[in-house]
Amino acid sequence: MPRLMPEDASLLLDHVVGDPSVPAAAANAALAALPFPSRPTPRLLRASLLRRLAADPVSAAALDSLQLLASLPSSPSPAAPAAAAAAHLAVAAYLAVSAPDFDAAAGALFGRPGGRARRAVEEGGAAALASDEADAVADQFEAAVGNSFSQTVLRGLWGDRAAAEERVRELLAVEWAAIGQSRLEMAAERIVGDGAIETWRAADEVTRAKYRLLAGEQRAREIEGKLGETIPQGNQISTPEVHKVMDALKSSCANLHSVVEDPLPAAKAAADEVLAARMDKAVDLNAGEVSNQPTACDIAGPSAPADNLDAPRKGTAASLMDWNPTARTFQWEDSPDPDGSCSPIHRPQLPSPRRTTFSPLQPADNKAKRRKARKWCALEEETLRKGVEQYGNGNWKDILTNNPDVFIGRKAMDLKDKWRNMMR
DNA sequence: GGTCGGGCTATAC
DNA sequence: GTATAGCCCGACC
Repeated sequence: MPRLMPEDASLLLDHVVGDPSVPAAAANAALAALPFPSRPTPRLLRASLLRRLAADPVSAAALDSLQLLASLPSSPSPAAPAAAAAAHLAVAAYLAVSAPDFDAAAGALFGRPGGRARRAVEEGGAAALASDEADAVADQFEAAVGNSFSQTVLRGLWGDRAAAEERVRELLAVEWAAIGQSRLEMAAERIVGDGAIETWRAADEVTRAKYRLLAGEQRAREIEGKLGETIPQGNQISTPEVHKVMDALKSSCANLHSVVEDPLPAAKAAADEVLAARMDKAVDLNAGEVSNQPTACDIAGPSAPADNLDAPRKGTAASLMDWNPTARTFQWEDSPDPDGSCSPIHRPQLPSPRRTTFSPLQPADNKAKRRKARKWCALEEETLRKGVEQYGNGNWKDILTNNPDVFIGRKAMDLKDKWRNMMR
């Protein structure tokens, strides 16, 4: 039996781990059985992190996974950055408020300059995780150190573990939906899918024989039939000698088919058997032993039971090369991006034009004086409500000065305006 | 100085 | 284009 080459293992892992319908136990078995590539595809890295998150959605390790995920080439889904930012914020905040020592945890996560979560959401961190809300929340946690009132409010806002887990599940759903085809699926599409005619036309006889094995005889005949139809009439040579040779070839092929069994079904069955045996073996082992199998980049992490995978599922168990008629078509590339950084939606970012006011009555620097609008976060709204209850409507200065840790960068009139909006 | 009401601006839909 | 939230300005106490 030919030895499995590292590139083949990479293709298999890219396909199996990145397929959300493959149960966690099977994916972990594959990760344990096959060498993890030294230069994994971005899809494999992303899938590994998603599986790790699904198994352990709210923890310090999950925070690591979320930050690593944000450092990968961006997901094709436009909803992914917001989902990632929300999940990251929810997990970091929950870890801080649920820690036995709030001050130590909040400092380690949100303190300046080295807080783990703060570094990730600040400029220079992960762009996908940065937002005004993240900045504001980081400031609030930092300011809440030593302030029991703020800590109580923050616990009320961020202390729901189920809510944090829900944010992670939402991110998982968005990411899995956009993970795209594996390299094997793309290759399969090229050989038996939409691009098959061109691929087969360009192939020599030896290569076509390999394609025939992969596609199966029936599909191969369909493709070759279409290929024959597309050959320009002017290129056909029609002489008695050519007809004689073609008849001989057809006869030879028919004889071959009658005596040689198509090897693909048997090979596929054997492969399934081997995979099933491996899975059984892995599942029989102590779950922790399997899940803690280290990988080359230590990314596979703890496994989850098969029913713990929070990912969209297909109706039936997927075979490695099951053909998916609804799959999308990708432009084939023979070699992967050397740095693994290519993104399907990477486009140059151009600054959007903004309106500029020019008026002789209004000095240009007036624009700079206007503060940038910053959305009110839940903590500010909640504190404002409590402040109005405590100090009374209209006493904005009192409310502001008694909650400097919460109303960072706000003025008394901002509180008034916000209350006016909240009462509408 | 603090608060109020009206108006302006940026942004989301 | 419209609705809304956030910010600013001038008047008033």
